[in-house]
Amino acid sequence: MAETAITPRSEDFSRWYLDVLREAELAENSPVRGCMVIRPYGYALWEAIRDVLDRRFKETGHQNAYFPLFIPKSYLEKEAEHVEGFAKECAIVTHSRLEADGEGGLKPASPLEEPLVIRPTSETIIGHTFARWVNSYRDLPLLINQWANVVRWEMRTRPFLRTMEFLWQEGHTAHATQAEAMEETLRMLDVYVELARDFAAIPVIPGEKSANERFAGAVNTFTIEAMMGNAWALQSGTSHYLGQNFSRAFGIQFLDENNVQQLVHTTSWGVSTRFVGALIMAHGDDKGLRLPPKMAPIQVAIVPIWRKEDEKAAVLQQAQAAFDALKQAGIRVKLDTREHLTPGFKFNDWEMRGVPLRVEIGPKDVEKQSVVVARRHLPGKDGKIMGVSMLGLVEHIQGFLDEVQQGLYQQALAFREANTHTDIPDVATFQKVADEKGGFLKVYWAGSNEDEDKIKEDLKMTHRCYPLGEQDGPLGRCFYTGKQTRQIAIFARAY
RNA sequence: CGGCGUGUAGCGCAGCCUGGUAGCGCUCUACUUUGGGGUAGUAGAGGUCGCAGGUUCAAAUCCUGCCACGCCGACCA
Repeated sequence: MAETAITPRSEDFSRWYLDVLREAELAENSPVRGCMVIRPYGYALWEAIRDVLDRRFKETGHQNAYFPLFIPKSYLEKEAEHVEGFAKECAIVTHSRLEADGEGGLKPASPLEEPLVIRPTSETIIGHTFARWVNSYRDLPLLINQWANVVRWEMRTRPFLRTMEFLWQEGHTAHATQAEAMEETLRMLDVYVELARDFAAIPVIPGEKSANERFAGAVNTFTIEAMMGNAWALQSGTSHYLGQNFSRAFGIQFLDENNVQQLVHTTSWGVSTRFVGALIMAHGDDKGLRLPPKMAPIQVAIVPIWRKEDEKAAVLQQAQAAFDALKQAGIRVKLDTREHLTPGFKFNDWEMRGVPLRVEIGPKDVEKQSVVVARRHLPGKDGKIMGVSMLGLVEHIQGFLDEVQQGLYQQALAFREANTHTDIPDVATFQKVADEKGGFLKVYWAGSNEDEDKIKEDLKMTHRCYPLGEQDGPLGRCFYTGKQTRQIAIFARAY
């Protein structure tokens, strides 16, 4: 086994992550602290996420629109909790011009009358717009999504997981009733569950956030929580029921069937480029990325192998035939004809890039009119299948792609199950499990916000969510307060 | 904003203590070789040593100031 440029996960997960980003050419740092350059291969992952979501948004009746990057400072001040939540991390534009400073440099000139905040999220400017768009109950529901970048001035950043500028979609909807708005909130959460489970092969736990972790200005915040390869949690998408907080602040009113003025109920929901980080950390191994076929920019890499010139022609001919057939069938396939690299190098190269299937074609395969297929979700030789016939190659490959898709999901699920701990009667056990095992700690919980803070401070474990559909079980004893409760919460270390 | 570090080739670093011709690995270019699990060789390319000032015959090296970045703490999709 040759040297690898990737730090083993067990040695230092954080370095492993950064190594993968570099080696697989996903992203790199930029001259601006906390901002990253998303390279084509990394951007392709975002595009895959975007395509899945955009299609589902439209299927569920939403329309895309675009709102300004700049938000008047006064807008942000209209919803009290919202201000408090975001004020500390806003970038502000105060000037409109640069002029020579007399020392060869430039200095800001002509101050703005009202400073403009670069959107950290768009509830306010969209609230303002919705107030103009909504007059009658016939205008509802109003179902809008925006694909955009936002800026949050974060103290500590990590590529994809937390950057100062990030790409995301933010859905914003307005409804006549609380019930409809809540239904929408949960419907979109479910779209996120589907994205994770059915496309990204990441099992997630949909749940409600505790009051502490709630979005600034929301009545309820729902989340999908995924487990990464180091057993930490990653909040991978959120959906908020905003009640009438923003409609009150921005005057989003309508006349109902009975000619009575009513405030709308709004929702907002988002998935960001953080999800790319989830894709990397949920599946990756010591050889690099492992991408689920449905999200992989390249699903099949064909590596031709030859020794002598006369072998080369025959090998390339068969490789080309395989390429044509797969491409014809709509499979994202790459024929690796790079001359100066050895097959071994290429094997490792495509594995690092997480390509689900590798097809090897050498002289022996030409002779047998077959190929060798290597499946990325199984390590080394275990993943290899010899003698896959060229006849019906497309069907075979499609079958293998399904297998990798399912395999990655099952592995991620098994990993999560193995790292979820439920038998935690008291604080001592909680502490012991947190220290020695980590992962998800599923407990009865009746603690206060302050109790939550204390746990975060002492044990680095945060309240991830109250899993949906598990809150109506039998009574149990809260491990922290000792109170009887039906509430079940998950605690974990999180990004 | 507090604590600790680091700035030398695209990237990663040595050299600094003890001042004296700017080095190593990777990368990159050309050619050759190799090819079923990260081939090897030859020849090349690439640097205002973060910036400014000072000491000195002489500064990457010593001194002063500044700037930038990284890690750790309070915030977070």
